[in-house]
Amino acid sequence: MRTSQYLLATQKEIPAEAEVISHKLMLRAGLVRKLASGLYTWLPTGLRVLNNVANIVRDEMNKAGAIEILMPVVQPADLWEESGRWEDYGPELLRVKDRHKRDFVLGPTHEEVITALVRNEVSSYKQLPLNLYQIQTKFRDEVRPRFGIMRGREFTMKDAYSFHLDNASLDDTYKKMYTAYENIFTRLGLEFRAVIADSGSIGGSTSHEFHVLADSGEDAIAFSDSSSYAANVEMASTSREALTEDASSTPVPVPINEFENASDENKLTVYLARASEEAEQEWVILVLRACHSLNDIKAEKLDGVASPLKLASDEKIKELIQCNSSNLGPLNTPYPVYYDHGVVSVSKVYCGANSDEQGFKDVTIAASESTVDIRNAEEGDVSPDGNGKLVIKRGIEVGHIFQLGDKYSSAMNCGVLNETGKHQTLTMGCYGIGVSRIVAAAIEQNHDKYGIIWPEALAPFKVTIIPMNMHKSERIKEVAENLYSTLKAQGIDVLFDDRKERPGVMFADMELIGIPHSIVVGERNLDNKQVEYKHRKTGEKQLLDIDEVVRFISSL
RNA sequence: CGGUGAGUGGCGCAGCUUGGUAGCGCACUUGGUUUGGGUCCAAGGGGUCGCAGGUUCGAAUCCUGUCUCACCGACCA
Repeated sequence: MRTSQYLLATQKEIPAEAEVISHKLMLRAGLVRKLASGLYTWLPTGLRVLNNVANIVRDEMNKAGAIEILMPVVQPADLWEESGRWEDYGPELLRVKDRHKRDFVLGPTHEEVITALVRNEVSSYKQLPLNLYQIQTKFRDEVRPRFGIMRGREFTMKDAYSFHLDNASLDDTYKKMYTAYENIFTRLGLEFRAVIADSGSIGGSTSHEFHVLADSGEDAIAFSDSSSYAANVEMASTSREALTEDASSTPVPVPINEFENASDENKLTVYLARASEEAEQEWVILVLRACHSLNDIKAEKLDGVASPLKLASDEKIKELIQCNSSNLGPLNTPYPVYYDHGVVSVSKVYCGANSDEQGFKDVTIAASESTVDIRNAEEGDVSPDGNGKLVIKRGIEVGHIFQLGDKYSSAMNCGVLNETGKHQTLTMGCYGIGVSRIVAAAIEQNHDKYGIIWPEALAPFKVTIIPMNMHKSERIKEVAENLYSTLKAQGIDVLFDDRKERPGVMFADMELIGIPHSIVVGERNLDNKQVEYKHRKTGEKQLLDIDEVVRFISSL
């Protein structure tokens, strides 16, 4: 490709809207342009990268035995009513009507469509297992799109769905997908971790997320410093470490300001949460050490607690208990109390007394009290597998695999005849990769002050030819043109900067775009029949004989 | 959805308090100059100041309404 015939679209100035580095660089390097909040046009350079990601994903999925299909973006509402998600999915699901006033949705995911397909097309156990995937546009009406392509409303996703007669078969495919994902992210040249995850609203049991490690990541992931344990922080369990001796003590009332001024280490925090519908009381009390934070997901999984977790508003607390939310206390309360494991590892602490006038000190929750796990794991906690301590890092979720079980196949009656001629409901897995998000994640992980540094496999072009003042020198033009056509003939992706620009402009643009290798053709080395090679990542330079260039580049 | 802030040529911004008919830098066009790290000089083209209504002789500027966008929070395969 010649820059003169291309849409380079690089920008010197940073658009004001961009916050994170990948967003800034994607705009400056001319990868994408915003059309509206969360909606982006992919420019030629960006599309090349996106296609590189998609092709690697496709290749590894095919190798792992999955089969590619393509489903519609627009899906009839009936299917979503059948699965129950027309009600459950919430406002993230964009609903539209056609000219006949029939309801449709813009697909945020494709469980419904694939399940409907398979129940019609597959009728015998002999056709199983089956793993189908697509690479396609999804639409989710995010509350707050941000970070450019990273959390857009429309995005490209690879989603695969597998169908099985039994869980052993599902396990088998799940493991294959796990391995395929490791291969994909390794090939993409990204530093990543697979972590144990919550399966969230999509349903199901076993689940892993794949995270690209980056400080700007939206998720916190916890892993052991001395074992292979790794989990999303929201999933990392914490355990109980009671005091060795039960230092029981009698709570002593203290003035409110003494309670307020106590350190978080020596204080308990109390939440008033909605109880589950079956419970006798309408509310429950959750108690944690103030230095810990409440984990919603863990809390709402408790039998007595409503899911999703709903904390009482300040007004509600005033009405029920006549105090501020920060002064709630676990003692002398009519509501059931859930203590976090952590509260039995301290003694003689402060806590609220359901009063804005005073609090308590010298409170010790007896080791005999039963406790639950409702806090977020923290750096330094004992690893849930008992080996080592937890380290917390930030990650960008780029992949997620689930064992769905029969959530969709039951609701939508998807089954086959088994060996004994009986109808049997299938069990399913689903496996997603955020293809477009990977582009942003790769930049978060690979950049410097000059711009993007693409991993080899993602680069929009492998090599760029930068001629110094070609319009003034016939022999530079000749050498550059020759190199360009020879490289191209070898099937190498080469960007030839044939603009009539000053050298500095070309260097800056090519570094911003992040092309891994560049060849500088200048008078300086031409007398020796040489050109200069420069590696984007290391900055290392070397002189090459013109005759060797093609072989050298091919070997990279 | 709550909080905060912003909408002025393609991009980044000033002007608004104190109304008088729009300006700077980048980018773009032309000519010259320079030539291995975003040269310099000159001359140009391009804007119904988000939209609607109001006040006024006169509105980018004041008032009302509305839309959009960003950030923080809540939410989130």
